[in-house]
Amino acid sequence: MAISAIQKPVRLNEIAIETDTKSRILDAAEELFMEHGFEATSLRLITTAAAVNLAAANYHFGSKEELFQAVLTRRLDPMNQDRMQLLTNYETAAGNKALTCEVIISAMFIPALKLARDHEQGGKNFLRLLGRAYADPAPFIREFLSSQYAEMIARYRAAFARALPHLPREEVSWRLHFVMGALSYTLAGTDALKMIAQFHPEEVNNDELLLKRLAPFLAAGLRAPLAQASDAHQWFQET
Amino acid sequence: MAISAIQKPVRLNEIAIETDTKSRILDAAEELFMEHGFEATSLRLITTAAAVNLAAANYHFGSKEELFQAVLTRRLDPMNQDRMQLLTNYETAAGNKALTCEVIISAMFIPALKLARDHEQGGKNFLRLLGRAYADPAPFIREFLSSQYAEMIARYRAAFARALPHLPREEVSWRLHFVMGALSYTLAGTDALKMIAQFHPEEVNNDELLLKRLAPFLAAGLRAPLAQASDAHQWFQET
DNA sequence: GCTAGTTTCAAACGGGTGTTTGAATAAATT
DNA sequence: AATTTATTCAAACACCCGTTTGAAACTAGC
Repeated sequence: MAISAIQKPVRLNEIAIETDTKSRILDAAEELFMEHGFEATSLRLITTAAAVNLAAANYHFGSKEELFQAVLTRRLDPMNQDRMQLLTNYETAAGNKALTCEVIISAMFIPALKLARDHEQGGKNFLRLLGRAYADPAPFIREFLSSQYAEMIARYRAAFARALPHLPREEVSWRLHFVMGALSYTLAGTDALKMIAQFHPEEVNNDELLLKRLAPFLAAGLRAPLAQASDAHQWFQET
Repeated sequence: MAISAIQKPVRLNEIAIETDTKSRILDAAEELFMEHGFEATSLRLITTAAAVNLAAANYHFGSKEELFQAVLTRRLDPMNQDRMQLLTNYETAAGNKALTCEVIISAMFIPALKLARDHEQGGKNFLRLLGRAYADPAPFIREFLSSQYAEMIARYRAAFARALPHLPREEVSWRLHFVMGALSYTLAGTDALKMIAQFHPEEVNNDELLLKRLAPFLAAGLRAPLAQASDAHQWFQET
């Protein structure tokens, strides 16, 4: 085990620091993929950081692409399950009354916050990784994500459609798309972190602060009156 | 010139199809970087598509990173100049009255639309490239972009602050951040293209359609009332 | 027509990539 | 205790990467 001589020291905060090889690889991959992106992160970098043999990555996950998907699935799948469960809870609690946009947005954001807080280190990394994956051009990533999101998005689109009955379904789809965009962009970006650091240096790593500002912004956007054809000139009257 | 035997056929729409080596490289790089991202696009791929020698890329641009920056600068710099000029025009036309959010957003979006329409092919590619670059983890890209955007963002933050005098400056900064996020995410994503294709198959490649829906959404978000501390529970009362 | 400067070219350089292999070791089962 | 199964390991494989080189082909300027 020559490589392990230059092994990066593992975190010592908790009692159980020695996990199995598979988890070690997943943890290291999560952090490195988040930091450098998929293409720029090599398996050698990952396995060295995880202090395991290079071949272990292919042995346990098959390929680099499958490893990336495993990293995403591990947390994304439970999070989206939570989102759908929470929405169901709210809907049954409300009986046959439509939910407000605020409540629906809460159902989207709370599981993300839970993730960011539960696994103190990994969770926050994961949200940034997720936001970046959503903007990655690699086809296998885009296809994987949209298949993972499909069911949840459909449920939320239906909920927003009920909350905004005056809007055409097409407009609801667009606005949900904008909501997802602002959310993933905000979670992925380093700019948001810089802004928190600038205004509230003591509250870095506080995603709650971030989402509490984003949520009202998005709710107002969702409730915007439908632009009339006659309003078009007011936006882009010239080129 | 052995490589040029397998040269990809150049576009034949216009009279002038033979441009100089430098432009050929820039055009090919723009398209390929947009399609695969920075890391996944090799210089060999670019120079082959441009039907030039591999060494020409390093000869004319120095390095792959500098080539990428040149691709961005070529269109981003004029676009941001346009944005600032347009904002100035609106402001002088309005005298000492504050501009509305709608007008400010127009000043942001119109130069992007102009870009998408002017260079029929390249312009549209560039907007997607730009949106993706903004989410790229590579430090040199992030630093380059934030330096390119710094002046323009400052101008728009000031404009929005005047339009929304009741909001604290910090809140204005956040909301401008959300606006940039939704904009770049929407321009970068393939999902938006799919949605246009789904609802208006005849209007694919129509960015105007896209931005006309995004703009009212963002304007409403910008004008959202400031969330009070007492409202906090309504968003994230549980975890 | 010759020279000086610019641009193109094929080839190579050193190094990093994902993946595979087959032996060695550890764990589990009989 | 013996045997099967699962895992780890060092080494190699075949390939692609960004960059450099030095000669060849051009293009002005005089």
